[in-house]
Order: sequence, then C-alpha cells, then structure tokens
Amino acid sequence: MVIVSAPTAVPRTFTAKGLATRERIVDAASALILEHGVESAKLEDIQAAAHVSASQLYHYFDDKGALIHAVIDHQTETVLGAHRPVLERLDSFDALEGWRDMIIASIDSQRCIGGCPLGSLASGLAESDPIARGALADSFAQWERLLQDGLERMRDHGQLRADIDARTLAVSMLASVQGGLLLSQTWRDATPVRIAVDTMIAYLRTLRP
Amino acid sequence: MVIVSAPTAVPRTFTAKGLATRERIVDAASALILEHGVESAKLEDIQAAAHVSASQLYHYFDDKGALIHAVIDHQTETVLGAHRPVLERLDSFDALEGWRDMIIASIDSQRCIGGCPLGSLASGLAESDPIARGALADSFAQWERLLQDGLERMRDHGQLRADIDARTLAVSMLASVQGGLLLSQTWRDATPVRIAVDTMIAYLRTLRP
DNA sequence: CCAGAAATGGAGTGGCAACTACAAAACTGT
DNA sequence: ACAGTTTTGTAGTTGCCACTCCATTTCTGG
Repeated sequence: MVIVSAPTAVPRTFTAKGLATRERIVDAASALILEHGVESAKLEDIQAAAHVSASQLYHYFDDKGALIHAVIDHQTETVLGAHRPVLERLDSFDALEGWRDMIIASIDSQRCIGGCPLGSLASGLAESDPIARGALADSFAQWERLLQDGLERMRDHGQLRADIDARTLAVSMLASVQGGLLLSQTWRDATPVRIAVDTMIAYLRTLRP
Repeated sequence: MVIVSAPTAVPRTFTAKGLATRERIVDAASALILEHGVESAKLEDIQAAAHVSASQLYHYFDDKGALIHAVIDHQTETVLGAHRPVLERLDSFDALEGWRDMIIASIDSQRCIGGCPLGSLASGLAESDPIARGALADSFAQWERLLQDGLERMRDHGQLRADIDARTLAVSMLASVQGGLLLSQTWRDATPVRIAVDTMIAYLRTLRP
C-alpha cells in the first residue's frame, strides 16, 4: 500500500461548542494527571470526568500524546498566568515575599498532592517523550525569564546591587522552587518549599546595595 | 473460598546464586527505569537486560511493585552511598565544592538523562504508590540528615556562624540539588544544577563567622 | 429549510505487557 | 546417591486500556 497524496493533517475546524468540549477534556486531563501522575491517568477516567465519550476525545485529539501536549500547554498557561502578574510587579522584597506566599498557598490548597504541575510533567515525560520535554524546557525558560526580569527590576529600583547576575539568580530561584515542591510533595508537607524559597530570599537580602 | 491459614508470605530463602540473579535483576531494572522512567520501563526489557526469564523475575519478586520497591532501596543505597563518604568529611568550603563537583560529574556522566535517581522515582511514584512515596520520603530524610550533620561539622570547625539553622540550610541545599537536577534533565544541560548548588554555597559563605 | 459539516453515542477490538503454569534442570545437605 | 529445594526455561493466558467504527444527532451557512 502506497500513500499517494501527502498525509497532511486535515486542518480541522471547531465550532464554539466544540472548543468548549475540547477545553473540558483538557481541564479534566490536567486535573487527573496532576492527581495521579502522567502515566497513571487513564483516558477512560478523563472521559468520565469531562463527561465525554471516547469518540469525542479522539475527535479533538489524535492520540493520548496529543492530549498530553495540550495539557502541557494548558498547565504552562495556568502556572505562568498565575506567576506573571506577580513577577511583573516585582520591585521590592515585600513583593518577593508575596510571590513566595502565592506558591505556598498553591501547594497547600492541593494538600501537597501533585507538586508543581510543570515539574511533575517534566519529570514524568523527559525520558519518554522528546517533544514534551522540549515544550517543558521552553516553559521553564519562560518562567526563568519572568524571574530574571523581576530581579532586574528590583535591581533597577535599588533593591539589589548593580553587579548581580540576574540570570544566575533566576535559575537558582526556579531550582529552589522546583526542588522545594518535590520535597513537599514527597513529604506531604509545605514546609520544605517555604524553607527553600525563604533561603533564596535571605540570600538576595545579602545582595542589597 | 475462605482463606483458613494466615496468608503470611513464606519467608523465602535464596542461595548465593539466587541472590546474584536477584541483584542482576535489580541492577538492570534500576538502569532501565533511570533511562526511560518508572512507568515506561517494561518488565520484558528488564528481563532481557538482566538475562533472565519471566519465571525468574517472578521467583524473586511478587510483582512489578515489589521490584520497584527493591529498586528504590537499591538507588537509595547507591546515591547515599556515594554522598555519605563525602558529606561525612564535610568540614570546609573546599570539601563542599568537592561535593558539588561530584554531583556535576554524576549528572554529566549520564548526559543529563534521568536526572536524580531518587528525585525521578519520587516524582513518578508519589501519587500512585503510597508505600514507594513513604520509602522515598525516608531516603530524602536520610540525605537531608547527612547534609545537616555536615553543616554542623562545618560550624563546629568555625567555618560557619554558631547561630546557623543547619536543618533549614540542609533542606534548602537538598531542594537546590533536586530542582537543579530537574532543570538539567529537562534542558539537557548540567549548568542549572551547577548554578543552583553554587548559589547555595555562595549563601553559606555569607554565613561565615 | 436543507445539504453538508461538526459533534456525539456507545459498543466494539486489538495489541501489549503483566503475570501464570508446569516441568525440567541445577543445586544442597545428609 | 538421593530426596528435597531452589533455580530456570518455555509457552502460554488474561486483563487492561488505548484506540476504532459507524450510526445518529446537532449544528451552520446559504
């Protein structure tokens, strides 16, 4: 059997109703994946949670991988969407502590289940889905960028010395958040992430002019 | 059907040859799980890598879960076994940098694949296997203890102020390592973990007497 | 209002991977 | 040497779960 015409994916067009259904699926998948892990989340459960049938799921996504990629995009928007407004206003240590409180409130509201939506996805997909790893690498890069810009703003506001390396500090803060959330998830206790971020903030205080 | 006698697991006894086979299986499973992730690692591949048949695998382990628990114990011993001798000699900033170099050499030798063996297992099992989560929580606690003791030794050697909170700093360092390794794994670049640990060391330098 | 398209229902099916059955071989202690 | 035990080989089987098929209903544009 020879494929004659190019197998270009038909550019599917969705109605508003269709898009709403698609969104319901992604929402349900995001929640179940966060709660049970990427690999343990079954499509059947996602269908039930989203109140859709199997045919609907496959109407909107080619396969499970495509759904997971949509979940990555969704969680990236959710996480960055929550952090962006806070980090874009970063200009003082008070604001920085507000950011820390947001992180703690977030993990606390989940009872430490699931950890960081992006961190869990990254860890669970990095070695089995190269495309997913690339997408998550990009998500982390955006997050890091927000932190870097925020730290530079703090510097420009005279809160930090002029010679700080904002990029290095941003990577360190992101690592502290991710590692702290992993420990909090494993220990089922929000303390570690609070300690990790507080320690980074304490370090930044030593970098005041 | 009523179970009359208590279903106490028969305390199986293995010969030296049997234990060697069991070890081969755990070694192969550890490597494949690190390379492909917990859920993606197939028993069939593990059998092939360990050169054992299915019956052998089930002779030594009740099921896949039991094998994974053995892998957790194995990786805990591998990681802590590597860090223990270094952390037990922690008494200076030079020694601390030696520890950092060990971590970087380790992730580099794996080409950033798999990240931290314990971190990946924790993230992949925390929401699907409570027993595994508990075991890994304990592994992290032991690791943190080693760090805490090391920091206290540095303090006692006059390298750190007397009023430092070693426990808090140990948690922060562990979080930096874990978060750094996750970023390194995702970005396929050892730089993040180096930055994360170096930043923590820089902070400790501000805590000298 | 009516054709074509999109959305949905629901009962499949196929493949894979965890797990089992059973017998033979290799070992161990006496 | 031999009885019992441990180790191993081979060839299944079973259940789950991602994915499919086709009919039906609902929607949209002209």
